[in-house]
Amino acid sequence: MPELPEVEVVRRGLDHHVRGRTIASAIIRHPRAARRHMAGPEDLAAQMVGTTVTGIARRGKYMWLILDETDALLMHLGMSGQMLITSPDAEIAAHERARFTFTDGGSDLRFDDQRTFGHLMYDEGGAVLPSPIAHIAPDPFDPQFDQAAAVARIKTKRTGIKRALLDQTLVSGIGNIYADEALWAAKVHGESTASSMSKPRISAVIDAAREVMAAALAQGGTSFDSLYVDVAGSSGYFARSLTAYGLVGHPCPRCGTPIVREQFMNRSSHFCPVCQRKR
DNA sequence: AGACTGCCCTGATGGC
DNA sequence: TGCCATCAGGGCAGTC
Repeated sequence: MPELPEVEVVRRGLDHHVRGRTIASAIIRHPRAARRHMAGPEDLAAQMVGTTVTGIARRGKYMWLILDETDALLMHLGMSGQMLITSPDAEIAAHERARFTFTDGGSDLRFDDQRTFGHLMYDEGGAVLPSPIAHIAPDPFDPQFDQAAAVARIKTKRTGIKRALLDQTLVSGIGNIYADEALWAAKVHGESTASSMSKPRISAVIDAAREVMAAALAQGGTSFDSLYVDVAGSSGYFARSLTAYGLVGHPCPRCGTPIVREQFMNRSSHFCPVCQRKR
């Protein structure tokens, strides 16, 4: 379940292994991987060949290869997507969806994705900000992030604060794990109505999200299983630092009350029923 | 218009 | 052992 910290770990790995290299071939092995590229998988592949990766950027959970300083290969990992640096001799993996080779004959870049929620698309002229994600808000680590503006927008929402945190058009990068962790840290119930919260309190929730994601990034991200890994296939260590997410029945680290889980938006919310009261 | 639901997908897991 | 239901959930289309 890659969220901002996990995507940033991958972005850094790509920056290290792929920047400066020229693409020799692009193979899309599963049409679903290019489902949002309207011109089709063959077009996506054709556009890539011969371009040089001049940078790797990220906004929220999206990242993109900057090609020839002009265009973009936009990537979203979905739930189980992985960008892997592998040997050109490696066999086609069970869930391999795309593979890129380079003119230097060195390592390949592979996109594996078990659950196929991830996808790739090519955006001409999208180097600075690909047009398909123009509606995605800056994330809390973006120099363009305006926290006061984000707080003001969230405060207009007559919905639960957790739902607002997960709305990528308000603030991006936060998914179910870090939403639960941030709400726990800020002692806020996820179903508190955003519009009824004070601006300082909403701001404190965003601060908590930024802090927990920074801590996760420092640990290489959160891995529960082999579905989230860095470009070398290694897991992150933040799972052992989680305080609420996935810890039903475990004592709240603050007050000892068992963490509970409730259904929310066809998924789960984990929180301390004592520290995080609905207001 | 804003809030919310359903759908896409596969593999691990648990109950019977 | 095997079969079925459930769960994981990001983002967007569609509904109310």
